[in-house]
Amino acid sequence: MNKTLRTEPRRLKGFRDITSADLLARDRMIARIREVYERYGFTPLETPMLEYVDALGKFLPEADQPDGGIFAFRDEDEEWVALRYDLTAPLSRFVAMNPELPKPFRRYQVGPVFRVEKPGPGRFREFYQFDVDTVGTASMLADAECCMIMCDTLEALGILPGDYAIRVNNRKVLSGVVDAVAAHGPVTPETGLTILRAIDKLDRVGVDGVRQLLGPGRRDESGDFTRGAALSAAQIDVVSDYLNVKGTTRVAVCDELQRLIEKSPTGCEGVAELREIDEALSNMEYGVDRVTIDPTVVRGLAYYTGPVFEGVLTFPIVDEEGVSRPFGSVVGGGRYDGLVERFTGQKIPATGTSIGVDRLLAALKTLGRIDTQSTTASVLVTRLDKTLTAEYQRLVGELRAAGIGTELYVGTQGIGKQFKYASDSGKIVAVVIGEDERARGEVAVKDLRLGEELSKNIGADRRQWLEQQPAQLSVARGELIPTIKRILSRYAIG
RNA sequence: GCCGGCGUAGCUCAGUUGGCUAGAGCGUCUGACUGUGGAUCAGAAGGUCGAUGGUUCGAGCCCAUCCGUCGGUACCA
Repeated sequence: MNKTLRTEPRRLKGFRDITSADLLARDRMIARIREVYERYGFTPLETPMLEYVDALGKFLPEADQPDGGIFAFRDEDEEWVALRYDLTAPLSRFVAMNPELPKPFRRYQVGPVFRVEKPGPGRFREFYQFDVDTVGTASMLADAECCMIMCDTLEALGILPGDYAIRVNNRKVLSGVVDAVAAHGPVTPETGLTILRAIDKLDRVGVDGVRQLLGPGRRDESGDFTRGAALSAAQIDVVSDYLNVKGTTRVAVCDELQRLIEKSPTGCEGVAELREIDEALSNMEYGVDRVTIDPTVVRGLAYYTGPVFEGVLTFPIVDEEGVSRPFGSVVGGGRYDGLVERFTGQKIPATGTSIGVDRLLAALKTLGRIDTQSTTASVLVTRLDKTLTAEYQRLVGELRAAGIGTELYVGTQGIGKQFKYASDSGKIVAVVIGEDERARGEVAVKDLRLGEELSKNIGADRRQWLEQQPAQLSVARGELIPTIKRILSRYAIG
């Protein structure tokens, strides 16, 4: 084909091809998470990947076009549609369309979501979320369960208490802080947002950075300048005091918060909610080693109305290049009492939480907590003598019937290439029958991993090596299945 | 979006102050070896030096723009 006519294979920025090892590992992880969710009584739901932009709440009527940050286009009726950017907005739409659902409605959902964002390490434009939500109750018990289910999930994945932390805060408490700041001088809604943004950046820019962001602004090491909230010194001190709130128990933290924002009715409401969550957690003995109240948690700025929570991994994680990097939050969520109301006009409170599947998976991989086997079959039946194909097929059938994942070599190359293929495609065992074996009623079985290991000192005399084949044994035809099972169990497979 | 680093073979990189047909290792493929992947040896394929324009007798090297990538920062439902 003419070179200029060829199509260059390209892939969209921020999108990935995910190959078998990662996909199999992800499926296993999702299965474990699902088990936990179902144990709490959540049931599955699937909604479309495409939604009308107004249903996602991202249509800008003034501009007559969608908000940035989402993949949107016009359909054949000139309506704006978009790929979902989370699973919460579609859930709200679903609940609004199905008012007869028994409440509280508890569902889980897993699938890809899409955002137009700058891709980074572990950050993509298409990624998996695994959500669990309770719709139709204002009880803090539902929020407390969100925290507990996150603990149970992370622990089911092999992450122990102490290696993770669930941190809880409340948007009403944050409003209370803004109220307290406003007591020392006027605060516009815009400034209120800037204050929350500054608080959110505490772990990245430190206390001094936050103070700069609250005051004149901050210039970072790249020379970029971020405009500040231009608060007075007295106002900045209010936020500083808030950020310094600490306590050895959740109750102690609530007490301190209470003191700081006692003049704000909204703030007090928030603290009271946190106390309820604490009580529910304590009843089930989820201590501060698992769930803490952390006044610095903000979680975005949009639809959350009450408790917000996030889960972080607290141990150091070393990536492939040997660089230790902190592993941001892997789960997050909160209460969104206004989302369904947007459709129906009725207040339907809701709360839920979301797992960043890909990030968590990356963490489990570096931890070695997830099996990264890339093949579904452990055995390759080779075709040494193509005229014996019918026999090979029968053999394959027997192995599969015995529950052993087995692939028949369907290529055309010679036996040498077949061994290489077996090894490269992750098989554990290769099975060979040729004239010799058939005459003796035997089967040759090769342990490919052992062979690989032994070959490290193969020596100069390859002829002798080939004749001996220390990783290979010939067994009676009837012994085939037990022999293979023995080899597989050596590697904890099967 | 803004600021900065980096783009040479599939991968990791060399490439002299701008100067011949752009190199190495690893990997891949082929053969020695049609009943054995991993050893050894021999050989081969693979690059419009990220793209486009410019400076120059001459550009992988200098300049501009764009694209990609990495890092910081902003925004983030």
